[in-house]
Amino acid sequence: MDPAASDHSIHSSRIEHVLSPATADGKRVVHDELDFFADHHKGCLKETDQTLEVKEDMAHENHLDTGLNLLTTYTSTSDKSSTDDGSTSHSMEDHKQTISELEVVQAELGRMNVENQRLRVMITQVNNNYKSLQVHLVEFMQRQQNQSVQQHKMVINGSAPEEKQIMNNIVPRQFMDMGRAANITHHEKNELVSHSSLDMVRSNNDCSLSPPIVESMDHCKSTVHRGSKRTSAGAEDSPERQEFQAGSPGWVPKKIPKLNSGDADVDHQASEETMSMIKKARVSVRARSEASMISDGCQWRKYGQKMAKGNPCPRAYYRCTMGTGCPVRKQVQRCAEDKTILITTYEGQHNHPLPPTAMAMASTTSAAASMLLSGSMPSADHHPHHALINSSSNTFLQRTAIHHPQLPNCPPSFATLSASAPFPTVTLDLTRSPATSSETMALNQLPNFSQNMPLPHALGHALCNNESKLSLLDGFRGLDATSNHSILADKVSAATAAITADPNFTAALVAAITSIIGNNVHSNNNTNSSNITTRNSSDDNT
DNA sequence: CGAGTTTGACCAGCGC
DNA sequence: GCGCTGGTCAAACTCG
Repeated sequence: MDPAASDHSIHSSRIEHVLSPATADGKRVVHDELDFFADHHKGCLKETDQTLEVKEDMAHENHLDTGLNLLTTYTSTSDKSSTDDGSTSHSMEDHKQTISELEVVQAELGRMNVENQRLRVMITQVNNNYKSLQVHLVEFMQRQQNQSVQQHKMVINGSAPEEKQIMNNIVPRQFMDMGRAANITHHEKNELVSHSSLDMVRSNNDCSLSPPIVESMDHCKSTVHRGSKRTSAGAEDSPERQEFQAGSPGWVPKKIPKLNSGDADVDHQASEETMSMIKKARVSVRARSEASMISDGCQWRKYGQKMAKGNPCPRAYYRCTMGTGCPVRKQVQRCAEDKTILITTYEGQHNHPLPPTAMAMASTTSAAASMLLSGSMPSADHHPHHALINSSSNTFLQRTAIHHPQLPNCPPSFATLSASAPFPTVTLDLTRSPATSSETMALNQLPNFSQNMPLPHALGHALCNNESKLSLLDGFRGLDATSNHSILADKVSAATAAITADPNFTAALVAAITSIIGNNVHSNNNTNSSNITTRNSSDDNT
């Protein structure tokens, strides 16, 4: 909220109060045309009623100068007319009545001035809170970035070999010496796991320094290998792809430059790797919808459709067409088990301004990706083949609930982890339990977060769980975010508290995206006319 | 006519 | 090496 604007509005309301036209019987009526904080206002009026009376009496005695010339003029003419009538007693009564009215208005004016000041203080306070929140967020992002740099330096410089092993275990896979990872012995792996377990215990409150990725080393190797292979064969790639690869903040999914371990420019490469991981990170949204796509405010162009294994419904591929060369893509597919569930997977970051409707989803998904890649989620299960691991005793969500007492209704199975996904994926499941009011908070506060933040900077460290998949189960189907306007102020404070109390603001994030989906999922979209369930491709026959 | 969709073909990774 | 699969391309097609 713009303090200046609101201040102006308040002044306007005050003007409206004072300049309200007089009624036929000469009494002024105070209108509530622009009534900020109506309830409070009423309470304030009640409180000050008695004070008003006292002030009126005092005004009678002291004949305070109100400065309201208009009224004085009006009084004069009134007096004049009375005099013309020749009725002195009437004139005196009118005069007294006028003075009394004047004093009432004056008292009211004074009271409104007081209230006006109080409102100003409130606005200043809100403004300060907002700025403070911004500072907290910036600090959080910078802290994560610093951690990333420190960890990376430790890996490069290396102190004790043992520490090196630990760091190899902790740092994101893009920083790893793949040769070493490939040659690691089983014994070393076990050692690493135990070390990292200790580390997890030590940094229990700092999830960003989290869990081991030994189990995903094979994936790492294959992933990098895949990337290098793609690079070698990338000469015939389309210009669009090359553009993305050349440094636009978008799509480089298949072409990851081969790592040169020990080179002087390893920092640069590591950051590039980090970037590529950001681009690889996916945010999957499960929502019930009859529509072919959920409406997220963006414009999409379908560029392909394939039958995916194990699912009778084809998977559609879309790319964002709102900006030229926008790297963001998404896949839309119906759930095999429940075809009323639409699974939308987003990938990449927009490289263009977004309309407010798209901003919410885009920044929420990118924030979710950031959260995932920042390693803020512990690996609940190290088994590499768990597709969906329901939270056990120490899940992300449970700890989130601990760290976010203002989110008491986070279900225990809120977060699950998987190590089987080819890319780090956050899954937001919006198909289950109904929402609670606390989950609707932060809707309008969070989305701009990552939009204004250099997301990649948050991702440089502790990508320990890069093969993991966080499934945020127990979504909030049926959520009606619009029914909560009355608690907007509470939302603001709750969102502020949620973020400032703990950098790991995922629960609030989920609340935000849930609200967005709740608003949009049933409204369908008007930007795409394809229907993957009714159209029949040749793939369907295979 | 331009923007968007369809669809067969192609490419690369991966497992056997 | 081969087949399967996921992802993408691009010509043909559709639609407003």
